[in-house]
Amino acid sequence: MSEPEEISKAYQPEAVETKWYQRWLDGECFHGDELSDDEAYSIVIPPPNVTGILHIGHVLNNTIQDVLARRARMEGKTVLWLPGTDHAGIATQSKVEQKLRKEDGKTRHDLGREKFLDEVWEWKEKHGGIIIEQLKRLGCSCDWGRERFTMDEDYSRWVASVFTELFDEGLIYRGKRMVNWCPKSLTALSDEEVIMKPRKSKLYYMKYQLADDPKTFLEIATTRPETLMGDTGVAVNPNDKRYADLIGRKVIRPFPEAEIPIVADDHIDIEFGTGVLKVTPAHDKADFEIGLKHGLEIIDVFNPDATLNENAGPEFEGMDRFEAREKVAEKLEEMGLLVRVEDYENNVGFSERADVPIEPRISMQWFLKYPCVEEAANAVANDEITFRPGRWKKTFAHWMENIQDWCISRQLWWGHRIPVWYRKEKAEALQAAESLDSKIAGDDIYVGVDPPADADNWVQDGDVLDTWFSSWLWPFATMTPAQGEDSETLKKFYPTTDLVTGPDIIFFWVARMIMAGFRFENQLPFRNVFFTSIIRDKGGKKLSKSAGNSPDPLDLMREYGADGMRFGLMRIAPTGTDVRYDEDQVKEGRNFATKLWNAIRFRQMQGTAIDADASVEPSALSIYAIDILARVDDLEKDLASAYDEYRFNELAQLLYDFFWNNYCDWFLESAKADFGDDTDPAVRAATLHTMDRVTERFLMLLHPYMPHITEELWENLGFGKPGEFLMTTLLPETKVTADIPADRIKSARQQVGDLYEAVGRARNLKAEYGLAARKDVVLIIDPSADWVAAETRIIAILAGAAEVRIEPGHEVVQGVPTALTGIGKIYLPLEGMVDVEAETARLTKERDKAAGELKKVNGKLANENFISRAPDEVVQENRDRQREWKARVGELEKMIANLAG
RNA sequence: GCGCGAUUAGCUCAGGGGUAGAGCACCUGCUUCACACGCAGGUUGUCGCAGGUUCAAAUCCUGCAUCGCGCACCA
Repeated sequence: MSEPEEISKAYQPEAVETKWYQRWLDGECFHGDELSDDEAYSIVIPPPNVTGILHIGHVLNNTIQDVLARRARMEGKTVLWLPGTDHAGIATQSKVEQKLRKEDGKTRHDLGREKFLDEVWEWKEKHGGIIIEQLKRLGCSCDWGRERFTMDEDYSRWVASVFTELFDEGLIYRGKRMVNWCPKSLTALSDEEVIMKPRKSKLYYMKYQLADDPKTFLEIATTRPETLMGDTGVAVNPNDKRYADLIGRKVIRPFPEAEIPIVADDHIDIEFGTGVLKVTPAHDKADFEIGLKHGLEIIDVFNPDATLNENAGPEFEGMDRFEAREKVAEKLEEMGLLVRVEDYENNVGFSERADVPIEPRISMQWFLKYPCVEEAANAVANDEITFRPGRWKKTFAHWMENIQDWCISRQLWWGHRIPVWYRKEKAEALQAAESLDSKIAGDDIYVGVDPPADADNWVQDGDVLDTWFSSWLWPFATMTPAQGEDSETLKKFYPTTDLVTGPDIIFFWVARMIMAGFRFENQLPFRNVFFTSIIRDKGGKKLSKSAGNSPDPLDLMREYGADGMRFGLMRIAPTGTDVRYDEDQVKEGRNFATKLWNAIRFRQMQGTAIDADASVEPSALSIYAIDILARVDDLEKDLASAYDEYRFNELAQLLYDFFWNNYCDWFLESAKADFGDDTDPAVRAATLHTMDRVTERFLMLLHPYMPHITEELWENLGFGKPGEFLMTTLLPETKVTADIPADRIKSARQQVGDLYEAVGRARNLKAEYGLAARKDVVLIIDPSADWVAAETRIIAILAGAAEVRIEPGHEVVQGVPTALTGIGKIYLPLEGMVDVEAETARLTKERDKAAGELKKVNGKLANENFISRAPDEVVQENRDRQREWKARVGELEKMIANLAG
């Protein structure tokens, strides 16, 4: 507080960033006012897992949302960015189970359901807020007063009432089906939670004896011999001539020994293996269907954890599936039934969370027939909901067209318990029943939001719902306390404006939210979906904690600041394709923050406090001032159109280019001419005023990208009134050049453009003669226009010259380097400037080197032409080189001549 | 197998029918009184390959290759 005026030399992002975040919170800047009359803008956050830790993907995703939210606020909209977390069934439960095992050596079954859930809640209270705090560190302007959790009481009621409604409608049913079973998490999974991975495995060829002809064997290929004990048939293609006479006969399954039928089914590929498929209806989706069709027996030989059960026979019981695979093969070999084993690569489905191969398994599960499929598909197809990039439309459409019923039950404890109760005395029978839906749910079944009144007489279904069965309600269930109820928030902010998420959850979440939106609120849930890029490391690998290639954003923020990280990532990231993360990008973001900081510091060092309301007569503005002001207007226009198309990287680039290149490198440098002691105070004032106008507008425009530093500078410079924030300041609708005549702008820009270009040429001339840093050179200009004469001071400063002489009609002197520019001819007399001898020696040496190269190439070409027969492209390459070296030699010779002259 | 992307400077990426771009890296100078997280200058590309359309193609079209992703899978 002792030095309120001057900005400190080193920018300290961390202190500044945490300070401002707290001030915004205290100022309630993030609150989305549902009673406001302003146009609404809303986003619901893709709720991170409550167990989650912030990673680079979150940073990108949430920075985009924050940029959108902050921009919308500054455009005068009333903004709601609604935050929250997801209970993330399997992920959270496994995390707590892991902790239990590690710390107490216990499993969840040791504690029992209730105690285990207490543990999870406790864990959630303790660690669940980490990612939220991290989002705050990033600067996210979420309305924290509205933070939601998918297992909040209100939210849970929503889930149960939606279940009840869909059950009553007949869309939810229970049935014994083939599902994806995770043998590690011991639960069913949806198709979306299974990831196919190519695996190196073996194809085992074995032979089954024909029951009625012991001398004949049928050869069968399989990748899964361990399921052999569950074989209840073999199948061939009905058109396969090789096996036509076998259909309807039987083969002998070697162990446990049994006769199983040979059936004919179209599904069999004649080309593959031997054209014979062993049918294991309990352990393969296709086999299950074949089994159903042909009335084959279903024998499950696995336990839930994919060890083998008693059906597999005593020698295999209790054995792991992969061990059993080898043991079965060995046994077949002993029996002389194994023909050969081939290496084979096939796709194996893995559990997304537990990362183990899933087992197709028949079990009793709850399923949902999706509601409003057509509305959802149409909304996206005809752009009522806009997908960006648009190509995701196709992916979405394809999934919608092939949509399958959703297995929504999970054999977990952490989650929304299925709101179904069975009458106690009949519970066992009802739970074992083959199927159950609203039509056959009699008085012995109760489905509802609240437990039945005489709860003691009822037993609740033991399963919980898939996490996504709660997430799909997120856009509206977060805005209103109960289904069917209205709320001011919902009225004001639903449907939401934008959704920002990764394309990897397009089916898990986006598609389902659209269907839920139509079904439960009769409206689409959002108007635009922006799919972010997937961030990879330099080697192209997906960033992940397990791969160890995922940097901790908190470390990055400590080192480079949240603003630096935000800017760096936004600058490269979201163009719709994958992006490779490189810490250098973040470094550049930090550098930009420092550049900004110092440019402002430079302004402050010129003294004269900023008067936010000051104005200057347009006639007092220099051409440089007009030029930079016009560029601010251009910038504003370009940004607006980039925002329209969600081109975030372009936005960052525009901001960066404008400030660093146009403002600092050119305008500020030229402005230095106005800060000498002898400068006319009015000129000086006009220049300072221009700097202030540009800075003021630029800070506003940059704010969504770098909220903290811009807010800090805004305050330091005194642009806002006390108690006001940059983040809640509205973007002015007027151009910064509003009161400057158009023709004046046009001519100023033309002049400045020519002048800057000429400066570049002058710098080139200097550099060519080794004068790069010398400031004592003299430039002579034979001007092409009258106005040039008045600008010599600035040309001298920009080009680094002691003197710029205007000499109309200057006589060309042999040997003086010249450049032809838009402001006239520029001469650089070398006399006395260059150590002629040394420079000549240097250039001569360089010329000789070039000449040597030229000679070499000449020789090569001669050789190629007359002696060897080099490929055309080599000859061409050498010709190109020849031309280049020739030009270089010529150039150097001219320079040497200039020195001599 | 089907679909979708990508392929541009050493690296990360923009661009897009008319002279090939940025930042980083690299080289040369600068302890220039805002900034070395900086300033000035410079080097660097058969724009994946092959055809086609065009006065003109890195850009549009077709095919191919490589990499990546999604969907479907043959046990």
